[in-house]
Amino acid sequence: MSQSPTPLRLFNSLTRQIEDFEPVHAGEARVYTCGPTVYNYPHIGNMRAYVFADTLGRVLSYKGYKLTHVINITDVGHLTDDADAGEDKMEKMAAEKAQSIWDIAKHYTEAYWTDVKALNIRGPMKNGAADETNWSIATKFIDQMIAFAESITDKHCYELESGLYFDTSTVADYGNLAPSHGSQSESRILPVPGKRNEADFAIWRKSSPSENRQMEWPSPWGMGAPGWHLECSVMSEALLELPFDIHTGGIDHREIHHPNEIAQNQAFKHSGGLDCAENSGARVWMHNNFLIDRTGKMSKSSGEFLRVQLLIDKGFHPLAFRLMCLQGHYRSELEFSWEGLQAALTRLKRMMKVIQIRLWEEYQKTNLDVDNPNSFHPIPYTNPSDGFGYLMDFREAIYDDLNTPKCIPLLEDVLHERGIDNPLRWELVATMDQMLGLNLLELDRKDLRIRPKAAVITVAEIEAALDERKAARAAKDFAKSDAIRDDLIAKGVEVMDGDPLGWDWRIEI
RNA sequence: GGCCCGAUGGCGGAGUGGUGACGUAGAGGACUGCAAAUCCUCGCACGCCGGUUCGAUUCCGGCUCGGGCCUCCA
Repeated sequence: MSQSPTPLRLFNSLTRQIEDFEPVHAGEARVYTCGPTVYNYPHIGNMRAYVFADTLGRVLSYKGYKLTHVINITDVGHLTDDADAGEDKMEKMAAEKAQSIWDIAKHYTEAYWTDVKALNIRGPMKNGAADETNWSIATKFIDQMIAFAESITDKHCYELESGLYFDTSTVADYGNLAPSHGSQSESRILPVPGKRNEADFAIWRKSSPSENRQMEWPSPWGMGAPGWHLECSVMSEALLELPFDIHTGGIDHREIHHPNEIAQNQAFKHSGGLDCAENSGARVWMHNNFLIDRTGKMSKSSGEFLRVQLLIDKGFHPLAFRLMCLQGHYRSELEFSWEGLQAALTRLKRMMKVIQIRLWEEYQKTNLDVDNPNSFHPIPYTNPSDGFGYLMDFREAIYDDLNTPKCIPLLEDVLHERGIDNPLRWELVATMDQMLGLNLLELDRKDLRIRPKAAVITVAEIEAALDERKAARAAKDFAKSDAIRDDLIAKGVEVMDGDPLGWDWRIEI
């Protein structure tokens, strides 16, 4: 079968335009995603970035590229304030909690993985296969970081009392990625004495004599820790080779972190004689926009923030949050509200209802393996038939810089369209969901009904009351059955007699 | 202060130089002992002021408001 002629088109922050995706290595896609710094829990705004990167990875896989996807875990502390002389976030948290910094990192790394799983985000991939356990941990790459730094020291770095610094004037077009590039900014932080250029940054931070660090390593520049820009260059180089295909991250990285990473990559490959785009390390740089709260951006360092677990505690299934993310374009700001999350949950429930009732019944009439919905093969090639147009439209939308908000209504059309024969409908749903990652064929309707943590009534109590009410209704004692229902309503439980999904009740959120 | 981005119905959110997706909420109907759930149907919007154009929500300029980056941040 011929491959779909539709190219995958992605917005490249480097060129500021949408480009056809052309892999560096034929048939492969190598992607690096800036992962979390594990000094605190990830909030739902952080998780939007990984939903985006995951969707990108799913589309690349669907398109037939052998995907290698690296997601790093930054367990080396970053600084709390001044980029060169502040407190270390991880060391600070460790001190506050009176725990080992390694315990802190482990705890928050696991919390991150829990959220990743809840949101059906795929883990690392290697050559097209899941590589779940092989997360890239920064502290396991210290030797490579030192070697990388040594290789660029002569031409691009200089040493100060506080550490080894990168001279940003030694690379071409420094800061080219940042839209604010070239602006005469008035820095609000105190400059480090001796820095040659305002934008110069630390490659290696020396531990100060007065400091008692738990995490420090020997280096040619003394005991200390790597600068936080170094790790991404090193891990992407070590695991993907420069240049690789796509580097993703939050839009905030576009101004500082990624320009610095690019500068390092340029320095590292300077002798290679590659052109500018190749020199940046990745051909395509993609940035997701923020999830914003009414009070503004969700900041990890500003104390209280929304976590996936809080959503669950309130009775929202985490995949409702994924759907909420997918309803907006990754390059647009997305407004978070509980009302919006409720809307997404209701939408997801209605999709699941169609899948679990009509599609399932239709499907059982076919001769396929009904006990294993995952035995369906997605539709990888052009195979025009009834309903196929939806997939064509879907592909066109998702290949157009991942226009997921346009894709979801197409998925719903497939669910509701009556003229599609099985097993095509299932295959269409499976194919679309392979890219969207809503886990529609494995999700069970009961999963979506989560008892809020604060509910005043248990499931057993609800079931008992409903049994009693059922008996009263059978005896036409409506006064009694209504009294029971009123009592349940008072406790936040909605009673649904003829629900097609067989949900007799739900707790209002 | 410097630079960047955005402004679409009650809320969220696509898209377009000429009938303004979709979801959710809301309204009406079906169903129900009555509701709820479900199903069907239907309202409701392109910040303000100019300009270009036969025609602008869409292009250009100004304004207002909102957000982001400049310090770790997805």
